[in-house]
Amino acid sequence: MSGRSASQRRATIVDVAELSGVSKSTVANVVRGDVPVSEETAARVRAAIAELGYVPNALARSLKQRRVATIGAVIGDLANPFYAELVKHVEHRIASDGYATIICDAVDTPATERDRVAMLIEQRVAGVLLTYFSGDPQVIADLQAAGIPVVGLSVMDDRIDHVVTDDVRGTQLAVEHLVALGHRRIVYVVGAGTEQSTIRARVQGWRSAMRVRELRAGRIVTLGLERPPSGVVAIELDEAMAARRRPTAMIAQNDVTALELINRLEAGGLRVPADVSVIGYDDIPAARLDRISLTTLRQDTPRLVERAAALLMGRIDAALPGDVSANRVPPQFVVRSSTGRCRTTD
Amino acid sequence: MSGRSASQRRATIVDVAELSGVSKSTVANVVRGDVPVSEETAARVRAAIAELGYVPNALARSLKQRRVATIGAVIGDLANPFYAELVKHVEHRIASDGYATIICDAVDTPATERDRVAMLIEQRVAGVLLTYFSGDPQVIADLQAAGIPVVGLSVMDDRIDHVVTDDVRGTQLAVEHLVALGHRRIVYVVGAGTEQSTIRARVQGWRSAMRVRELRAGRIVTLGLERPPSGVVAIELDEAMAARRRPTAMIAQNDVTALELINRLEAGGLRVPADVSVIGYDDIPAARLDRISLTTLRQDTPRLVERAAALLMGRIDAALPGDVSANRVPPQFVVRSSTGRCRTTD
DNA sequence: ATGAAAGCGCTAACAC
DNA sequence: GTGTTAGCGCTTTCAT
Repeated sequence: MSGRSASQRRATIVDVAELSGVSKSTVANVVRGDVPVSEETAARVRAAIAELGYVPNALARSLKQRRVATIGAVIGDLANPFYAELVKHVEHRIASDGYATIICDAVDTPATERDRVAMLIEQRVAGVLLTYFSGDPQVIADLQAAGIPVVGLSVMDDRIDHVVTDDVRGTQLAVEHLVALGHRRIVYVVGAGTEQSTIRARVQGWRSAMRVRELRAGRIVTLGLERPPSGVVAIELDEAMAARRRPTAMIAQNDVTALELINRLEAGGLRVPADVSVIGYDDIPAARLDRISLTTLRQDTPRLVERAAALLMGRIDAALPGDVSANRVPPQFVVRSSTGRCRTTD
Repeated sequence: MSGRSASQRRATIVDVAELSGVSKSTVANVVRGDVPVSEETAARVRAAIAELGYVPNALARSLKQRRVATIGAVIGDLANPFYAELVKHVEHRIASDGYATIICDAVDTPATERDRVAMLIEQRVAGVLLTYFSGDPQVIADLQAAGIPVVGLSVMDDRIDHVVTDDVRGTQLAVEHLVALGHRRIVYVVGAGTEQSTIRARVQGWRSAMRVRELRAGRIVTLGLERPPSGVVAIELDEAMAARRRPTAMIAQNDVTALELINRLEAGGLRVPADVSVIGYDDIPAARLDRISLTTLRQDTPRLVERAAALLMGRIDAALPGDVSANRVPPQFVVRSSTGRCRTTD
């Protein structure tokens, strides 16, 4: 039972065959159990397997079968609880289908993203779940050229199957809530860890809802960001708050940003929600603490993952029709106490 | 550049060889670049590679070389930010060495733990990082029998290399701090997500420090736990707080538990730290928010991971001496405002 | 019910 | 500098 020394190598199917005096195929049949094998032969084989501690080599099997029991998960940032939980669910779901999950985290630059995806292609993963996507067309092209199914999970892209929360709707709900509380100067705050397609949808929801209410959306506010997201005019938080008529309500890109925002605001002497209301997105565990009590939009993580996984499995088994499938899961608006009536009347 | 249809299959090294009119070995040589190849041949081969979109098959390579570029990470619970961050660092570190990370999360029951580890063995991972371990000797035996190096990362076990935070010391520091603030009734609180060896060390630190100060340690307090950890006499939080002379300070197993604890305490009308002081462990991001401001013991995640990874890599390359290596990284005590002077004088 | 044989796609001697 | 060859450990017809 001790570790095998450097000299001895793992038992292979041949070793088992020799020890039990049968052929490789018979051993294989016993191991998988679909082809019938006489009980006494099977018993001998099983004994040999136990004695040698034989474990089939998944690599060899995959090579032969041309089916790999591994999927890749490209992650935005594991340090963000929303993603961590997403990945957790992914791993569980995928494991229940017999697949292993390879993670690629924080593909911050397009170059690393390509590298990591190249690794997944080399590994010949059966499929890829994209939780983060730079938008680089090459990435999708490479994956598709390799014949690897891809589904966006909380990533929206027309070229691939995807399942996302209805972020446009979600952010519209946030605006409606704030408007109902009397707010008119409602800004949108973008922080670090920006997934392009997600931000885009949320910003769009904010803008459209503001337009409907005939309110000015104005510039996006950034928090701790070196450069604003591409193609967007932005203003830094401090600058925004220094304005004569400063915002009375803020919708943050996600909960992590919202918490950071509240911290900054309060450190600057403002009270939340008395002076400014804040809304997050995701409903991470910390948002639920009484000391935080963040009004936010809850994403239905289990459902997002279930759908994305089902979609991916369908593609892997080639059971699904060819068209790209776009899926939108509704968010749930959770009102807590980081939002309140607008006290400014000007 | 579109996805390859079901009929056509991925290009192999043979396809590249044929198209460029050379042998497989030559293709292999230009791909890896260590054996010299004439420039014109190389150019032809590269052209063929580009045309066919050839990507070497890592499975075939691993099978042949008997070296797999994959490691397994067994995780306690990705939903715990401490573990999520740990895994994030692991993935980065491991990737920089050219390895892919396969995750196995929340191996709650011994049965699943064995299953998941069996999967890792089938995959013939080059090594395993144990971030969670039930203590089941079979798990380690299986891994060792398979010749797979294992290192405990934030998991302490004498049978394997491990690198852990000095939890005994950490918890002692926590007790010292509380004693200095005048506390005498200091309890230890265990919540969900219990990793046995970690809890054990921390409880031990608490007990020993209490003994040194000639204070009674008493029963462990549990929070939202169905059953107390094995071999421990415990009492539920509500019961502990209902006591005549209730605890004035609590040391929680980790930050997640500490946050939950503060929530429960305050929901019950107690103030933190005015009525009861609370100390956590880990220093997760939420602990640093001003609204939380949790006194805690910071674990040096980058260092833990760096050491564990270096150790694992050393074992994989068989470069390290045979003895089990035990590594302890000091925690850093971070005083914030969840702890304060004891107001009770009885 | 069992065995023989032909690969999966690659690497690594070893020849030329 | 380049080609030939023999596997890595497994699955999978196809015989028997």
